[in-house]
Amino acid sequence: MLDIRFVRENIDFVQKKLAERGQDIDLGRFSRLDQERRDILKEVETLRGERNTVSKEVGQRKKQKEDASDLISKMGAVSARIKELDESLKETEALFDEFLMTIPNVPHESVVSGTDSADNPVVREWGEKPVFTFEPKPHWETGEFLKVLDFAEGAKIAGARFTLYRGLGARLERALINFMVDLHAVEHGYTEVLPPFMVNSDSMRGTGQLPKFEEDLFKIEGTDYYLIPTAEVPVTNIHRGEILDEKDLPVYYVAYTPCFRAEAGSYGKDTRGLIRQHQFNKVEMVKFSRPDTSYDELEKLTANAEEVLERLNIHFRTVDLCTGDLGFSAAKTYDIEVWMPGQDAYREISSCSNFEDFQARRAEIRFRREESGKVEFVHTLNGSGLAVGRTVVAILENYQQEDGSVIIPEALIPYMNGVDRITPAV
RNA sequence: GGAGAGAUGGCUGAGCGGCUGAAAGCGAUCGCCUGCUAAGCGAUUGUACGCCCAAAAAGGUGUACCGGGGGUUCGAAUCCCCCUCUCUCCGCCA
Repeated sequence: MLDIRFVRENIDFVQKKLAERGQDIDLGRFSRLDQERRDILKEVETLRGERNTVSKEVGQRKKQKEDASDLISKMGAVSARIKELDESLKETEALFDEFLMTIPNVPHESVVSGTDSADNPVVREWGEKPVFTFEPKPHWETGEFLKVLDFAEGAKIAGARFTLYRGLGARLERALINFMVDLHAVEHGYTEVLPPFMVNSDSMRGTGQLPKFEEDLFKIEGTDYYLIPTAEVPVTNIHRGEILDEKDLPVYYVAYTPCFRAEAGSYGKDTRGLIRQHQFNKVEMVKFSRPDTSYDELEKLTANAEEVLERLNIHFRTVDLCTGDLGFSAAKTYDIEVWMPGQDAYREISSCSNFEDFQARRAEIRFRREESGKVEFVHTLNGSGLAVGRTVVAILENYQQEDGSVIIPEALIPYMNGVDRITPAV
C-alpha cells in the first residue's frame, strides 16, 4: 500500500511511475474518494466533539440533580446524524481502501523503464555454461531415466503439476533444503524459523496477496485458511502490527517451506517437468531493515542467494527487473536465472526484492528511532535462497553425464550421506 | 468436541456507565545528586488520522483506539450479542 499523503501530494509523479509499469490506473478516483472521505470525517468529528462536550455537561447536571432533558433530546438528534455519517464514511473508506490495495508499488529510481523481461538488464554473470560432448537432455528425461522423478505417479495421486520424487531424487531435494538453510542460518547470520504453511486472510493482506491475487492461491474451503504461496507470507507477518526497536534491526530470517500456487492463468506454460508445480519447496530469506540501509541489504541478500549456486558450481546470471516486469509489491527486484542446458535457456531460480515500506504499511510493521523516539515503517525484503525444485532441475541438467548418470556437486555430498553420483536404478 | 476463566499502554496490573487515554508498580529517557557502582530525588514516557500554525521541525487543537465486529445509551474500557485468541479441566489424537 502506498502512503496516502505521498500520493496526494505527488499525484502526477505517482501516475507517471505507474504508467512505466504498464499500469493504467486512474488516480483521479483516488483524489475524489480521498476528498469525499476527508469531508465526511471533518463533519463527523465536529459533531462527535460537540456530543462529547454536551454529554459531559449532562453528567454534571445529573450530579447536581438538575434537569438535562433538553440536552439529551438535542443530542439524540446529533447522535442519529453521526450514525448516518458513520455509515457513509464506512462505505467511502471501504471503496478507498479497496482502490488503494490495487495500486502497485512505485519502482525505485534505479529501475530501468521497460515493458517485459526482454528489457531486463543483466547485471552479473557467474561461471560458464558447461560443455557437453553429447546432446544434453532436459531434466524430465534424465529424471525419469534415473527413476528419481515420477510425473505420472504425481498426476495419479494429485493431478497435473504434481510430481513424485523417488529414492535419491527425494534425498537430493531434502539435501538441498538442509544445505541452503544451513548456509544462510550458520554462515550468513539468518535466524531459522519454521512457520505455519497455512495462514489467515489478514496475513495474506499484509504481504499483498489479497485482495488482488486470490485466484493464485489455494484456499481451504469453509475456513479462513490459505495455503502459503511462499514463506514470505508467514515470515513477514511475524512482526505484523509490531513496533520494533531500532537496535534490533536489521532482522534476518530464513525459512524452508513448501509453497502452493494455483498457477491460474498459466495453463499450457511449462507443462513438462518440475518448473511450474502446484506444490514446490523453497528456502526463503526475509529481512526487516531500516529505510536508509535497505538497498545495501538487498545487495547482500542477492549475494547470499547467488552464493548457493556458486557453491554448487552452476552457471547463472542476475538480472535487474525493468519497470514492466516488476511484481506488484516490489520497488526493485533482482532475478537470478540459472542455466538449464537441457532446455537451452536461463530459468528464474530466485527473486530478491526490496518492498520498501509497501508491505510494512499494510502490515503495520514499524520501528522506533533511538535518537528521536519517532516511529517509522521498516523496509521489508525477501529473496529465494533458492527454489529447491528448480535447483534439482539445474543439477540434473548441468551435471548429467553421457551414460545418463548425474554427478552430485561436491558441496552436497555430505548432505547426501556420501553419495556422489546418481546412477540408473537397476 | 464439552465445561469454566480470561484478553487493558513496552511489561505487571487496577478500573466495571460520565471526574479514565486510562490508577499504581516495573522498565525506559532526560535532569539533579554522587570518587565509581548502587541507592535516592524530580520530570518525561502510546498510536493513527483530521484541522490550525509553519519552508521544515517543534507546537496547538479535535477525533478514534482498553482482542475484533455489532448493539443499548445523551454518554461505553465498563452493560448486551456474535466472533477470534489465550489459560485450566475433560474427551479425542500424531
